[in-house]
Amino acid sequence: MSWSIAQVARMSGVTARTLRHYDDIGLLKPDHVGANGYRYYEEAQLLRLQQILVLRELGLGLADIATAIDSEPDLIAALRRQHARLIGERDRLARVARTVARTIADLEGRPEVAVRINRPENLFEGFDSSQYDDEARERWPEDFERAQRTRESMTDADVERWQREATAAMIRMAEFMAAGTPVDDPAVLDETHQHWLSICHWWTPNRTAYTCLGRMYVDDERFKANYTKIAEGLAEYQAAAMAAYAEARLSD
Amino acid sequence: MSWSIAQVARMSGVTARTLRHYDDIGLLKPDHVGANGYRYYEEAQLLRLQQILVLRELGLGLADIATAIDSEPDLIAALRRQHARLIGERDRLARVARTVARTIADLEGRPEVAVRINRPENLFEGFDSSQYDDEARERWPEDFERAQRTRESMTDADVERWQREATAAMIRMAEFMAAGTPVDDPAVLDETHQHWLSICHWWTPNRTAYTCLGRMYVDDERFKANYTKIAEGLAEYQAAAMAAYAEARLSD
DNA sequence: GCTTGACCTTGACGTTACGGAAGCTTCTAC
DNA sequence: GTAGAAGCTTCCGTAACGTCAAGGTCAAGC
Repeated sequence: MSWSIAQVARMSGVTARTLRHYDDIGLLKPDHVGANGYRYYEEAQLLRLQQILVLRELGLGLADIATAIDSEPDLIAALRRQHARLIGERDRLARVARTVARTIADLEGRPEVAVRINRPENLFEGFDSSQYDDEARERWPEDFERAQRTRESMTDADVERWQREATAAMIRMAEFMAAGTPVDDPAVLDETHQHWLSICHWWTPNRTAYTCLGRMYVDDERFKANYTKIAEGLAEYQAAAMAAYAEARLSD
Repeated sequence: MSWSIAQVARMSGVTARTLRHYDDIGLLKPDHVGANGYRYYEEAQLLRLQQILVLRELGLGLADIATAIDSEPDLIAALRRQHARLIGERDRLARVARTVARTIADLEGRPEVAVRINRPENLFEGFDSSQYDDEARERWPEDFERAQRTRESMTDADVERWQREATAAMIRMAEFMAAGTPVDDPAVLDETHQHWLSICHWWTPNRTAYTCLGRMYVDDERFKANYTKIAEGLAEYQAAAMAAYAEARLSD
């Protein structure tokens, strides 16, 4: 069984151009080329492509991928180098981001608000969400059912991932707050949109409900405490952002 | 007073090639061009160049710089966009780095050691280093004098910056630990070299002294507690890294 | 047998922000 | 007068493709 370039492209999600490029640089040669010049790929090439795509996801360059994939022992070394590069680059971006935030504050003549941000890996670690079950079942019976089913469909790893992402989102929001970004700034609206989507994972709040949810983050001490663990005033900022988002993008 | 391209290059730290490039794309035109084709710059151009370099430091593209610099009101908007891009990119790199770490663990068949890492902005905030003064004066009288003078020469902002960087370095080290990187891996040696340099800011430990300092991070409860705030086992890892570095790169 | 449209090919240019080199002209100092 | 430093333009290269352009191939329907 052999596949044409477009078929492989559809199966793997890369473009035909990319496959030709990989052929050009010798990273992934087709199994054979027809008399008409067409490239034909076999399963072996698909497997190799999979490896390539995994390593590409990890940020390796195509040259590194080629050497790593063709000489297995180098792979771990290459990944370690890449890991070091990644965290170095991440820290550089973090520093630059802070400088940009300070510069914005300067330009606006705003006093430098030194917001202290804590960055836990996973704020919800060991968090027992069932403590809210009775209350939620009572207040929103239908939504509770849906949410319950969603929760049941998640593995531990899914939960872990979701918690990490939620924590990271809270931290990003704290950074917008620290940078003095108004809650109706497009960037904050986008970030809040992500938050709305993550809520939609469980239920779909309309304008009123979403605004209300934001208020709850402030009014309910348990929620507020979680936000405050990241940064002082974050619950209020988050609530304001949600209100602004609901106003701008949600309908009743 | 006009300056030639090489003079401007020396004054500003960019290359002449870069200045020609900025001329080509219209970002920074010389004040005038001589009959011989030479570019001559005046103070106005130097000021503009300074602005360009600041914005370039902040990660803006040259096109963005051009529009931002020529229409002041756009500047803050451009910076806000850039800030959002930066933290988005930073988070993406953080996610990829975690995946790489997991992949390495997989490939090595190592059990997934879930190290929890805390990432405070500044671990030493409100830290009173003078609590160690008496002890240090007693144990290393000469070095203490030098360190004291160094400390006096630093402004509050310097201290703040140093503390942030020290915290970030501890977090990076925790990540190497979480990734299972051996302490004698080149990346860890490099990171430890940075630590050694930061220590050299105050005094210059030789092989024995540096190894000893590492042991103190583990043995002295107060030091160890600080490392443990970032991650469990970090003090031991840091000490081992310092011993490996001393062994490999320092002499007695 | 012809047309149509989907699919394939190679080749070349554009992207970012310059680095580097070739080949030539100009300035400056001795 | 000449050497060497400095200047100029022009072109190629970078990473990983995207995006035409111009043309050949294939399968299906009429």
